[in-house]
Amino acid sequence: MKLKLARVEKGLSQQQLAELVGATRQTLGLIEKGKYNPSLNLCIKIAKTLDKTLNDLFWEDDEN
Amino acid sequence: MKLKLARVEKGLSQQQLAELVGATRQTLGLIEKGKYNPSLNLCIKIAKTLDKTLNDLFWEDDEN
DNA sequence: ATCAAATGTAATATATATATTACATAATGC
DNA sequence: GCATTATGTAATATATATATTACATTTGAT
Repeated sequence: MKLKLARVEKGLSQQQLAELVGATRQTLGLIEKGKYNPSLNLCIKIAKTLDKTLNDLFWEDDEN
Repeated sequence: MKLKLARVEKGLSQQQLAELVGATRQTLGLIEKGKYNPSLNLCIKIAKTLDKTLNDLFWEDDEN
């Protein structure tokens, strides 16, 4: 998943990113694993914190 | 909001778009009004149905 | 091999997105 | 004018994202 790559590129742990976006480590971990369906606001906070856009992290060009 | 513009450009009512994405008219109406925080999956379905991307509909370049 | 940090994961609780039903108003065509 | 379609909105119910707490496993450095 692109999220994990962007996070480690920034040198952040799940814990650190979670704190920066106001979520928990567990939530971040599950989102990275694709195990849940985060809210738009959380996606936006994550993207801004990692200096990415929604499309960068959460959009797949291919599939239909 | 950009969502409403994209929807009317496609000639769809809230009801029609809601059916296409598997949601209700009320949900679509509230999202258009910015009154709730939709899930990523719903945002993706909406974007694909309207031939747009996440950034097109849900990303603001400015703010910070 | 040991220690600490990072991550996985499970149980339960809480907040909130979303559905359902219903009624009201606005807009548009006839 | 009337009928119909689109939209706003409220009450309640349900599903699920997210938090909390806790313990296990992995990874990396020393």
